[in-house]
Amino acid sequence: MKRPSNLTEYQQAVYDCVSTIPKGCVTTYGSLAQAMDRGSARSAGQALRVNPFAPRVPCHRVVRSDGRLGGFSGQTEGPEVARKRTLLQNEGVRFTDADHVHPDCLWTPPMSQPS
DNA sequence: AACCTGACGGACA
DNA sequence: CTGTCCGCCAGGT
Repeated sequence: MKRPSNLTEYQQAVYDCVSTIPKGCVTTYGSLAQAMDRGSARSAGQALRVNPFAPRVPCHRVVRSDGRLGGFSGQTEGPEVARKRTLLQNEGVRFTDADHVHPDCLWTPPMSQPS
């Protein structure tokens, strides 16, 4: 199995940061970018969209700032997104309704230190 | 190098 | 509350 090694520095940074999200918590695309002090919500999403380490890197723990789920496995709607919701629920993430995560489950990754 | 495309976000009507 | 607009920035053509 050829594991993709043609990753950009940015993608590595994103996957690395996402890997630190605790189980049962979620963070947002924007918070991710802020913590890394790199890119933007959009570019972070772009990196996750093509995430080759699908379940290993918990990209399902990254949601929109408005509490809605965002995409999963390349899709922004449909069964894949439904699966994202299921995964989160299994980890203990609670929802206010069908597609809004409970604000209490939000978690902010630590900021990278300004040297 | 120019142009286009988003798993986004915040402002505003 | 919803929908629209525009800025954002990495990647692929």
